[in-house]
Amino acid sequence: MMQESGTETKSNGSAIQNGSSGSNHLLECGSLREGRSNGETPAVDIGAADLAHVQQQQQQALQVARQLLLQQQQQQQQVSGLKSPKRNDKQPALQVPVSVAMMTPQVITPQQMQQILQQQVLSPQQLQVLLQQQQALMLQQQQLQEFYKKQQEQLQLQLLQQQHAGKQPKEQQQVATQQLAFQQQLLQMQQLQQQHLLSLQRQGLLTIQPGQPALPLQPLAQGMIPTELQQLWKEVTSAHTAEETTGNNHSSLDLTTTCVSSSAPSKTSLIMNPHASTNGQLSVHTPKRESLSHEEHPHSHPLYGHGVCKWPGCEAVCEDFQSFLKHLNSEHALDDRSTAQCRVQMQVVQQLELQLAKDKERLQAMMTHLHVKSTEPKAAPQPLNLVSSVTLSKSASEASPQSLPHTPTTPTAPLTPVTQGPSVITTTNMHTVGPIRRRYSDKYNVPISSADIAQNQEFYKNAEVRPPFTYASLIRQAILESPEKQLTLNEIYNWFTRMFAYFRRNAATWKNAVRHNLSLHKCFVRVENVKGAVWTVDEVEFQKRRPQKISGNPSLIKNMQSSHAYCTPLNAALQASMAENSIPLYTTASMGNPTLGNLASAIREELNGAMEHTNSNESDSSPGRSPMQAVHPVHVKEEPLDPEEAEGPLSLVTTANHSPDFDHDRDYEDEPVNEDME
DNA sequence: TTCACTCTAAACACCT
DNA sequence: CAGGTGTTTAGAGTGA
Repeated sequence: MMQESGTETKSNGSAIQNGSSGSNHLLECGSLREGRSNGETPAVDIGAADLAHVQQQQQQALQVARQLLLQQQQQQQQVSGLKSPKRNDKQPALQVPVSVAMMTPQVITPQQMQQILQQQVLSPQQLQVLLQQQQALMLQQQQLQEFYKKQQEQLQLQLLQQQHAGKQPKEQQQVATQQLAFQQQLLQMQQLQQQHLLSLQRQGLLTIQPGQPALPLQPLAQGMIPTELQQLWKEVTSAHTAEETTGNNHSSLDLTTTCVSSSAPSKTSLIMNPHASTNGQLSVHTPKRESLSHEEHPHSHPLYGHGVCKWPGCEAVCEDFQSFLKHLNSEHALDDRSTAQCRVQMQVVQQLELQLAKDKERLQAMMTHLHVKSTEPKAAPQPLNLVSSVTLSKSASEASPQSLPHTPTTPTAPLTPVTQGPSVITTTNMHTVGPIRRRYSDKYNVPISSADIAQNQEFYKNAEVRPPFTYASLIRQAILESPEKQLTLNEIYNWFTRMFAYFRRNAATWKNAVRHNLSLHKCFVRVENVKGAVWTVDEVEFQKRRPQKISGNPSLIKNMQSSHAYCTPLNAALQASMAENSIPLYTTASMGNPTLGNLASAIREELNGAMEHTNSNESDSSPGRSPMQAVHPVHVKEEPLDPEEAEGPLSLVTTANHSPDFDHDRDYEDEPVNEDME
């Protein structure tokens, strides 16, 4: 792992420089270093894994770049009548192996993302995957740019040499001319990219016009041959002749070029503009073939495509645009349901944005870290700027209990140069605070569910986010998860550190809390064993602890059973987030259901009806909750959630989740490390 | 305001 | 003696 990250440093150099914008994100670097300073810190493994992933992606990005260049040249030759594929073979500079298959899984188009969104089955994991893929796309873009630059430099160099040499062998001259053409293409591509960027910006970055293949990247990546692409391109462009003036430029170019140019901006719009989706119905929202349907009705509508109403969960077939409008006005008029769905969609978007922001920061931190590492190899593991947590004394952290947004370091650590909505609380804010002492009730009000953790198992595993569960619940979970339903204290410790990144630091604190809970709660029974003592759970006693819980929200149960229609399309995580009080239901449901999939589906199913309540309940159930919390479910992750409610699902999660990611025996010692790898 | 609950911190005892 | 384990107490925050 470390070796990989080490080697990667070199290969990453260009991308890093491109991406980091020369800014030194001390905090992030410091955090990273802090994490590395401790050799046993699991975050190192995580980081290395991520780095390896990035490395892989970059390699693939290079391949993509080569592939694009190659295809572009082929296209150019076809267009210009130079039908001589042989030339490609003879061009040493462009003779690159193409591995389309390899890049296929790495590339995800906005359309794919949109489709997933529309299906409303996005789990947090999926979101993470998507975001990672988006990161890969960013890297690819950077690599492309870098590659272009290099190619240009190389070409210029060679041209100069050839000019000076005067006499060149025929073949070299031929190559030179080709390279010239190639250079022109490169320039053209860059211009195109800029134009496309501009056009997208003019459009508010929101609506990726159907005619603009933000999409072609996918078919391209899937190995579609240039002619097919051309055909598709014609198909698309013909449908949108008047789409935009710049379209002329596009059409004059080969498809691959357009692919490159369009894909990049589309990514940019998605990533660089977190508000894009907010404004507009999920900008990335243009299903692959939607463009064709748009042809029939000049009034493109984000909620209409493929002759189907794209209102979340609707999918009603509308033959034409007029009928769609009728349908829209009749079925999705301003009522409670629509409002609720709209609200949900807002949260979906915001969660996506937050996730995106997080991953962007992570990427930035990684790149910054690698950059620093490569340029300052001797950099001590000493924290560069650990204002935040590392150096944060306990008293300090205690002094600011609870404050959710915890933004002490934010102003000084604008990790990503990318614009972010002011309302977006970055992970930096979340995790640089050190041990956040949260006060919360596990009875209500926490808009995050065990379902969420179930689907965020990886999240909690890798992100230094405090799990929204009480110690008692976690301990119980750990014990129940064990084969014999009993664990030694040390095994419980290990479970904590293995399952939650949060518990990989401040060990003294939480271990003490664990011991305290074990002793305090009757539900934990100490059993003398041959090799010492083990702890078991008295389930009856545990359930006894807070009997008022479920009964406290009978309406929830009713609602959950009654209304299914509302949130069918909801993102699972959001559903979970919005399920809030209904979580206890899952406790029983999840008990015997060890698989994550079952859990997720069961939860989703049950939660489908929760939204109505949630929405109607949101105002009254969140008197103590800040608007931010209500609006940004993600934030909730930072806040501990209802402990007991979480129990059921959590058990499922962990059970399904037996991942050996972390060394079981690894000893996560006390270390005020602020691993901001999250 | 009170109560119940949780978290954190700390002191202490016991054991290995 | 050091460190781990287990118990207990105290203080503080939160929501009902």
